Amino acid sequence: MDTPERSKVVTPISKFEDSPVFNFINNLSPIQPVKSVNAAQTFHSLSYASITSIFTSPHVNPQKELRSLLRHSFSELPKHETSSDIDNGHGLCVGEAQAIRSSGCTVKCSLNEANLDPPDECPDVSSDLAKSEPCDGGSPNHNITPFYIARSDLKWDVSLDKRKGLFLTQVEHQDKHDSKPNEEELTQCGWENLIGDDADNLLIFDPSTEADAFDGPNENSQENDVKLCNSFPSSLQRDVADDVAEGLQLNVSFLPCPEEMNSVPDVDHIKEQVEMDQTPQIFLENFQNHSLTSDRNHKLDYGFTSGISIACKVEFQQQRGTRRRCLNFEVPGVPKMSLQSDSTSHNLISCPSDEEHPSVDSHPVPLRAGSPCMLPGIGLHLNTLAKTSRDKLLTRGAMLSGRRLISMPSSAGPLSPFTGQEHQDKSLSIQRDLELPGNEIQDLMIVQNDASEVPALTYGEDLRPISPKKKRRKSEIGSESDSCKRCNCKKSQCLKLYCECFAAGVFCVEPCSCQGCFNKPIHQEKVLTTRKQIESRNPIAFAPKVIRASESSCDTGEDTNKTPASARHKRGCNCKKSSCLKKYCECYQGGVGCSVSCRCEGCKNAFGRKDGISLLGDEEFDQEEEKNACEETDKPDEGQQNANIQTDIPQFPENMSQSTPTQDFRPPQTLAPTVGDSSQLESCTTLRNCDIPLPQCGKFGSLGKSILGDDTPAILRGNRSLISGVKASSPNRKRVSPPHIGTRLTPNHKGGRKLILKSIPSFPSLNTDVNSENPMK
DNA sequence: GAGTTTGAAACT
DNA sequence: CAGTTTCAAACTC
Repeated sequence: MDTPERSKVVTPISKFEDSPVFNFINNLSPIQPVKSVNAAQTFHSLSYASITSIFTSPHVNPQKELRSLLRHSFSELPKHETSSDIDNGHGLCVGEAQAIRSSGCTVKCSLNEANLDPPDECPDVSSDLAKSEPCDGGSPNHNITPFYIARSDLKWDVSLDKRKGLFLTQVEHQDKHDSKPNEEELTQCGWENLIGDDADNLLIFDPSTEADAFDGPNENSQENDVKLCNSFPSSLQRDVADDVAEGLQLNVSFLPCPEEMNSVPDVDHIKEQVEMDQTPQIFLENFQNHSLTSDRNHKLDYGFTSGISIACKVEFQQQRGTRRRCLNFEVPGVPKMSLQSDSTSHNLISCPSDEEHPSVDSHPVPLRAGSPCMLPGIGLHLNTLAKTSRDKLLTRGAMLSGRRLISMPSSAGPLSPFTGQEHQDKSLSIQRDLELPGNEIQDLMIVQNDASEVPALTYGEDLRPISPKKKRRKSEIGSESDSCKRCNCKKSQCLKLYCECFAAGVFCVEPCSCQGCFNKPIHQEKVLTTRKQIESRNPIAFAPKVIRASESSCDTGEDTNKTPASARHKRGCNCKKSSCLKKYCECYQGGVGCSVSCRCEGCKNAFGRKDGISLLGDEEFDQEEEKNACEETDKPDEGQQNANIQTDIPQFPENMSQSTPTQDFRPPQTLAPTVGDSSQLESCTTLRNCDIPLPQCGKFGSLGKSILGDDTPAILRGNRSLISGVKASSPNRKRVSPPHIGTRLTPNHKGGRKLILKSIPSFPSLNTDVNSENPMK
C-alpha cells in the first residue's frame, strides 16, 4: 500500500483517539486504545482507501478489483510481520489476528482458534464471533485466499456488528445516565435513528450490492432488487438478516437483528468491534463534522447516532464493493450453484476439499443470469453491441459470454484453483452455463455495466506470457464469436485513445497483446492522469462513441426504438475510402448510420446515410424513426432482436443501479435523492422484470429525468448542455457535436425523447478526485 | 502471419 | 484550425 494511503489512514486514528467518542469507548473497558498496526493499517488501507480507489477505478467492477487489492496488498505484507504484529496484540482483535495468523483459514478456523486462545485484549470478541453460525467450510489448507475473503466479509460483519455495538454502547451509555428506559424500546428507537436518517443512503448502496450479492440462483433478481431496495432501510434487521442471510452466506449471520439487539450489550465486544474495525477513522471524519461541544454526555449520543449513521453509510460504500466483489467471484468458480439446496454449507468461505487451492472462485455465492457479474461490455469498442441483425444479437450474446470468459481467468487470479486448460475448460463450461435466452440476455445487458470492467480484475495479476501474435490471433478468432478482442498496442503504451482498452475505459487484460502497457491497475495513477489530460482536451473523449436517442413510440409494449438510425456516432465519421461500409468507419462499426455530423465521402453506410437523414432531433428523422419503429413492431423477431441489442434498457439500469464507477463514487448526498428513491428503483426493477423497454413506460418520464438528472454525468444527460459543452470544449469542434441534438430535446417531446449515450465510460470521470475526497464536482 | 489499408487520434 | 504524423485496428493476401 502506498504510504500516502497509509498515512491517510493513520491520521484519523489519532484524531479519533482524541475524540470524546473514543474516550467514551475507552472508558467502557480497560482495553487498550485503538492502535494502528501494520496489519490493521494495511487492511484499512485496503478497506477504505483502496476501496475508494476501486470505486474510482475505470472498471465498473470494484469487487474484483478489491479482491485483487486485498489479495495483493496482503500478500505484500510479510507474513511474519503480520503475525508478530498481531501476536503482539496491537489492537487487532482475535478473529483478525487469528485469521491472519492462520494465513487463510476460514472464518470458522479463525474464530475457533480465536476462541481457544483469546488474547487479553480481546476477551470477548472471539467468543462472540464464535457464536456465529458455524462455518464449516473451513479450509484445511489454510490457504491465504480464503482469509481475504473472510476478512473482507468479516469487515462487513464487523462493520454491522460495530454499528450495532456502537448503538448498544449508546444504549448502555444512556442506561448509565438515565433511569434505565425500556431497553427494547430504546433499542428499536436506536435502530430507527441509526438507520432512518440515512435510510436513503443505505438504500443507495444496497440495491445493486446486497441484492445482487445475495441473489440466489433461482431467485428472481429483480424481485430481490425490489425487495432489498425497498425494505432494507426500514427493516434491515429483518429482511437482511432473515431473508438474505438465511444460509446464503455465513457472514450475514453477523448482521444485527432485533433479537440480538435486544440482547445484553457486550461492551467489551462493542469496544472490540470498534477496535477491530478500522472504520472509526471514517466514522470520526464524519463524526468530527458533528458538533461535539461542551456537553459531551449530552451530545455524545447524538453524535454517536449521527456519526454512526454516516459512518455506516461510508461503510456501506465499502461493503458494497466488498459484497459486489463477492458476487462477481462466484461466476468463475461455481456457476449457478444451488444455494437453496446447499445453503447451509455455503459459508462465508468455501474451501472445497477437493481443491488444493481454494480460491474465491469457489466462493459459493449464487450465480444468476443477468447478475452484475456479467460483463461490462457496454462502451467498449465503439459500443459494438449496437447491432441490428440477428447474428449480431447472437454475437452479442456470445460476446457477453466471451467477455465473461475473459474475466474468469482474471478473476481467478494467481490463486485460482484452476490453471491452464483446467481453468479454460471450466470457463468454457461456465460460459455454456451462462448462455442465456433472449430475455435473459436483455436482462444481462441491463446489468452488464454494473458488472464492472472485467479487465479490472487483472490487477497485479501475472498475465500469462502469451506471445502477442498468439494472443492477437486468439482475439481475432474470438472477436467474431465472443468479441473478446483486446488491444494490440505497441507504441502508445495503451495510454492513448488509440488503445481500444484505454478508450473504452478498461484496463488491459490478458487477451491483450499490447507491449509496454501502462493501462493496468498498477499504473492506475498514470492511467488516470493521462485520461485526465485527454479529457481536458476533449471532455467526451471517453464517452461512448455511439449516442442514441430513446423515445416512446408505439403502444405495442415492444421497444420500437431500436433502429440503428436512432443512434448516432457522437462525432461522426470521416471516412473517405471505406464508404462507411467497413469497420474502419466508426459509425458502421458502432452499428449506427451516418449523420450530418459525418464528413464521410461516398457514404454507403448500411445503417443509414446522412443523405436525407439528419441527426436525431430532426423532425423528419423522428418521423422516419417512428415509422421504422412501428414497422419493426410488425416484425417481432427483428424487433425483439433490436430490443435486445439497442434497447435502452441497459441505459437505465446502468444509471439506476449506480453501477458506473462514477456513480459508485458519487457522494451519497448526491446519490441519495435520486437513486434512493425507492419508487424509482421499484420502477426500474419492475421494468426489468417485465422486459419492457424502459422508455415505453410512461412513468419513466420522471424516472428518465432522474436517471439523466442529478446522478447522471452531464455527458450522459444528452441534453443541450451536453451538446453545447461539447461544442465549446471539443478540440475538434467541427466534428464533435451533432448540430441538432440539443435543439429539440425537450422533455415533452414525444414522451421524452432523450439522448442516451450508448454506454457509460468505464473509467470514472476524471473530474472525480482519485482520492475520493471530492468525488464529484 | 505478414503486409497493407484505413481513419481516428495526436501532434505541429 | 488545418495539415501532418502517429497509431492501431481492420483488412487483404
